[in-house]
Amino acid sequence: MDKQTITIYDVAREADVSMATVSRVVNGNANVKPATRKKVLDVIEKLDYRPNAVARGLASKKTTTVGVIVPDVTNMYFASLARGIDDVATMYKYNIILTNSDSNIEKEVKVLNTLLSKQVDGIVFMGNEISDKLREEFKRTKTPIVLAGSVDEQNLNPSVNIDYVAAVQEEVKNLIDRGNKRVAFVCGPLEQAINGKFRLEGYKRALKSAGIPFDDKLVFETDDTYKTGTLLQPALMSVNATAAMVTDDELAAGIMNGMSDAGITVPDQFEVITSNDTKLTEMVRPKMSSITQPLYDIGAVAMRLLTKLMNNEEVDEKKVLLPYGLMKRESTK
Amino acid sequence: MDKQTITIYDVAREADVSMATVSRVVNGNANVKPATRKKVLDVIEKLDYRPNAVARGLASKKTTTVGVIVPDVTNMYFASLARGIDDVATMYKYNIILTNSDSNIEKEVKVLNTLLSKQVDGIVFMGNEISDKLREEFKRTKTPIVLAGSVDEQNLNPSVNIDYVAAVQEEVKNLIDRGNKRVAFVCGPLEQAINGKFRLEGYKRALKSAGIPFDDKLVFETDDTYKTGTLLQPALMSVNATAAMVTDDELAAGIMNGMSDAGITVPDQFEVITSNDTKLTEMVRPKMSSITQPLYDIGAVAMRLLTKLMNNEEVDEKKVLLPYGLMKRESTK
DNA sequence: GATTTATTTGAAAACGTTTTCAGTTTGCTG
DNA sequence: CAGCAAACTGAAAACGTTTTCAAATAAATC
Repeated sequence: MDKQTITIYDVAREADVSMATVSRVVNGNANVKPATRKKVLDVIEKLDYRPNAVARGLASKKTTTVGVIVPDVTNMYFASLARGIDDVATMYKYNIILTNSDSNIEKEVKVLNTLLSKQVDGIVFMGNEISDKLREEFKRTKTPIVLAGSVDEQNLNPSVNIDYVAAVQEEVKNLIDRGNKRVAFVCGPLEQAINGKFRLEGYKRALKSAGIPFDDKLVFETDDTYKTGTLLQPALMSVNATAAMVTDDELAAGIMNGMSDAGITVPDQFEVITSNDTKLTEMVRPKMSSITQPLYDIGAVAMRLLTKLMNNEEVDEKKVLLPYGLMKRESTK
Repeated sequence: MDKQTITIYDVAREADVSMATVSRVVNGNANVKPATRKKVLDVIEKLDYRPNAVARGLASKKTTTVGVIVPDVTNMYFASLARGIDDVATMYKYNIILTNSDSNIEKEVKVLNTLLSKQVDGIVFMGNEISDKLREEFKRTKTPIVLAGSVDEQNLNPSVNIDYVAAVQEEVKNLIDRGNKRVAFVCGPLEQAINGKFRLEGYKRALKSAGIPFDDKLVFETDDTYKTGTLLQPALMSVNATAAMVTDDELAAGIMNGMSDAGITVPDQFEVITSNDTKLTEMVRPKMSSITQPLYDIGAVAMRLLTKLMNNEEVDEKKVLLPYGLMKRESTK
């Protein structure tokens, strides 16, 4: 009836050695005579013994599991990061517990705590904003936490990102250089540091060095959704914008489609640049020009960094900035 | 230096009760005098005690964790299912360990085994095909496994899907009724039962009841990628197809864009129907007509089913078929 | 071949819970 | 207020590993 599991003890008995020895061979410990090793291995094979990772976790205080907190896997941007994370996690023999937070502050805190109670060895956090409450929790725990594609103004945790300020600044400069006097900045919630502190800053700097005064009528704070994008055309027109720097690909796709549907041609009458270079940029017509980010790599590097932290290795650089690029496609002139 | 963790024993001592009692209040067991409960709760609060889920798992043989095997989270279709799974998992206090298999047979088997060694309480599997090896592993374990959006010809595991045969048949019938004499069937690998056994069957049935002979020149077996889709236009034209039933949204988007780029207008000169109704269908121009599947719900229902199985509850229907729909958008006449 | 040193091994104590079973209280009943 | 059932509580044994420490064995040295 019952699970009828083979334990390390069964193997020990059958192989006529102690549990300790079995444990050693299972863990590849060198201090075991080759003959003994073979004997044990044979029994393991014969009995089809599989170590119980939970017991192992309790005894060793390591679960080889890391927690991954993500706003929504359904979002291409985060899905790509998650994929990078999982791949290098697998490479280092970790599994990931994936949780969606919907960027909800309470949920984030709650989920963090259940991950900790599950004794994960580390956590990679993705989120648009780190609430004070969450930051407190981060501080409280000894479990290493790294941020992937997410910034914290207070810079307390290791993180991997691109230089959002520089990327946006460069793109907006290009837009201006091409003759756009009124470039809109369409972004997600400004209370999120990545938008309110970094990208907006890049936008302002580009304006400044072009000698164009900042006009807050040109900044559109949205909820980052496709739908919202489709509805933005009238507002954009009413402020005489001729181009938009957009912080999310779905949002940008919405804007473009909204424009097209209203008879405005992109890029001739309106230029659009987006920020995440997800594959959506290629699927939409015209294809969207974008800041390119090494999405997969951001996840992968974050996870790699985490493995070092979990291993108590020295890390030279806790703030890693991966290179970004500018991909000209068809939504810009 | 060390983690300095508060254990149940610390709470017991401080509250002057036994571990058993603390355990009871933590687990909401009714047999505790209210006064005692309060006393313990206060100490828990004061000491900030957090139960160790690993120890709990070992003692209770339940981990409140389920494994989720998915070909690739980066694929919208699966990401949506995964989201549904996670949401109802959370609802029932489970966490999910998410692993990407790339539909690789060895990887699937390997990952299944590591999930089992981690003592997950259940597994939801998504995959295009169930290899014999994998099926054997499925049979070996007592851990409940349900398939989400995935069919197994041998029908051994509970699953949740839509009626792929009927859906495709219906869509192809519509295409034929609208005057298309040569409807292409563009699909992923035919060795995958979902394509080779189900969708293709629907296609054939539609043909048959319209009295059109099956022509295998009209079936295009692909790898389900956007890129491949963009390259298909010449082949499609060369067999005089005037419409295509496509089994994947990204693939379909590729086909449409390939057509447009070649100057063929959709839907006037070529109609396209796709199968998964991911949000991509709305973002592309023209918007794609699609079979609609309750993606999120497929995941959600699968997870709900799994909770019942894990709980040893009776389940009336092990093969659940959720309703599909047909969404007419702009890629069909 | 007696020592010394290195290599292998095993016994038993963790790890932090849940759970069983017996014992203790408490509350009722008449 | 005896007697009995019901409600509550605690001791201790799991759960299946890892790890420490000492003991046993083998190898090396002179």
